[in-house]
Amino acid sequence: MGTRIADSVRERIEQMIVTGEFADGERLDEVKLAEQFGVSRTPLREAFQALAASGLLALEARRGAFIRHPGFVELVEMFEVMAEIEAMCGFRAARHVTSQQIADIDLTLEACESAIRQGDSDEYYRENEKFHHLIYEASGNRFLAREAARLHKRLKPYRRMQLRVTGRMPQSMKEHRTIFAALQRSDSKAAATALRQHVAIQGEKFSDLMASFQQLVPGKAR
Amino acid sequence: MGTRIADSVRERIEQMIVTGEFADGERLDEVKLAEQFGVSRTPLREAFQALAASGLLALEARRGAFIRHPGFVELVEMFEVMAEIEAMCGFRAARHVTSQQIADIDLTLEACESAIRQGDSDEYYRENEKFHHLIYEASGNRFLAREAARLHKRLKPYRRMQLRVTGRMPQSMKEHRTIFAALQRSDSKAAATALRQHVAIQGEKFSDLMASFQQLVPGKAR
DNA sequence: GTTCTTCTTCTTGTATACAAGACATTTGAC
DNA sequence: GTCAAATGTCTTGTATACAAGAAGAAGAAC
Repeated sequence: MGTRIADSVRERIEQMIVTGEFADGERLDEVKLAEQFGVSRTPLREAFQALAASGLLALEARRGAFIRHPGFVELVEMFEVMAEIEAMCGFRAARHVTSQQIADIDLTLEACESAIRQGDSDEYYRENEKFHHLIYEASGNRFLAREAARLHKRLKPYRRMQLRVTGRMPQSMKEHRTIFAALQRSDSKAAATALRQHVAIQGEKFSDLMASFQQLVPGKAR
Repeated sequence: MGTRIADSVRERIEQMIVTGEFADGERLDEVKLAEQFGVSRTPLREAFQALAASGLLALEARRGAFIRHPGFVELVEMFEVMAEIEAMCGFRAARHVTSQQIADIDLTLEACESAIRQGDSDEYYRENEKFHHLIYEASGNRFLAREAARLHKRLKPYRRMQLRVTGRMPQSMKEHRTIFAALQRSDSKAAATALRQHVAIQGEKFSDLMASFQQLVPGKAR
C-alpha cells in the first residue's frame, strides 16, 4: 500500500462535502464513517483535521466534527477576495509573463474555444482552470500563486455550477480574450481590471450564484 | 484536563520554530519529541499536521516531518501579498468603518504613542497588532479579515524583529496616523495606498528585513 | 576495488485499547 | 409537577501495539 489512507479518505469526504451530500451543521460520526470506509479512526481523524484546516469542517473540542457550508454572504465575500487576488496576479503577470507562458496561455484559450464549439462544458471547465492557474504562475510570486490556487480550489463547486448557466461560456471566453490581450501588451492595469471583472460577482452573476447556491446548500438562506 | 494536548503541543512547536530553534530542513523526530514533551505520538502527529497546514512544516510520506523556513525570496513575496491584502482591507474599511470602530482604532493609536514615549517596544507591538486587526474587521468582509489575520500571524516573527530597528517605531506611528486620517474621511484610495506603503518591503526596510532574516534563519541565503 | 543485492534497523502509517468529558435520562427532593 | 442532581451511555482525546516501507550497512559477485 503505497498511498496514504488518510489522504484518500480526506479526498472522499471532501468530495462528499462539496457535492452537498451533507447538510450544513451536520455532525460527522467518526466511528460510523470509519466503518463505512473500512478504515480505523486514526486516518479518519487526520482527514478531519485537514478538512478543518481548509475550512470545510468545524472541529469543536470534545463535541465532534461539524459540516460547515459557507453561507451565501460568506460565499460572496470569498468571491470578492478571489477577484482581488486574481487582479493582483494579473497585474504582476502582465510584467513578468514570459513568451513561453504567453504561448501556453494561448493554447488553453484555443482549447477553450474548441470546447465551446463542441458544447463540451466539462472540457471548457478544465481548460478554464488551466488558464487561471497559468496566470497565477505567471505572476512571478510563488506564494501568491499558491494562495490563489488554494482559494480557487475552495470556490470550485460554486464556480462550476455558475458556468452551466446558459450563455455564460461565450461571455467568459470573451473576457479571457480581453485578459490575454492585456497580458500580451504588458498592460498591468488592464489585466488587473479585466480579471477583477471576470471573477467578481455582480449584475446577473449575482442571481446565478444565488441559484446554484440554493441548489447545493438548500435551506441555508444566510 | 480541559485543554487538548495536541493544541498545546502545536503551540509549543510553533514557538520553537518561529524562534529559530530548528534549522531549515531539519527533520523532527516524532518519538524523540513525544518523549521530550511527555506525550504520546498521537497528539504530536496531530500537531504536525496542523503545522504542515500552516506551511511551517513539510510532511513527506513515510519520510518524516521537515522544518520549512521560508527563504528570503518567499518572505518578500509574502510581505508583498500582505501589503496588497492590507490595502484591500483599508480600501473597504474606509467605506464600512463605524464610528465605534473609529473610536476603538483611535484608542489603540493613543496607546501606541504612549508606548513610544515610554520606549516600551513590546507594548507598542501589541497595540500595533490591535490596530491592524481592527482594520481587518472594519473591512466588513469577514472572510477577508480571517485571511488577513492568518497571513499576519504567519509573518509575525519577521515583522517583530523589524520593529526593533532603531527609528522604525516613530516612522511606523506616523504611517498609522496617515492611515487613520484616511479612514476618518472615508478616503478609500488614500487608506489603501497608505496601508500598502506601510506594509510593503521597500527602501531601507528591505535591508532591515534581510538582517532580521539572517539572524533568525542563518545560512539560508535564498 | 567497486557495485549490486540483501538484510537489518529505524521510522512512519494504521489499528485498537483505554480514559475522560459531554449529553441525556432518570430519580429524588421540594 | 417541576427542577436539580447524579448516574449511565456515548463520543472524542490519548496511549500503545503492530505492520509496512525506506534508508543504511554489510556481504558477495564481478
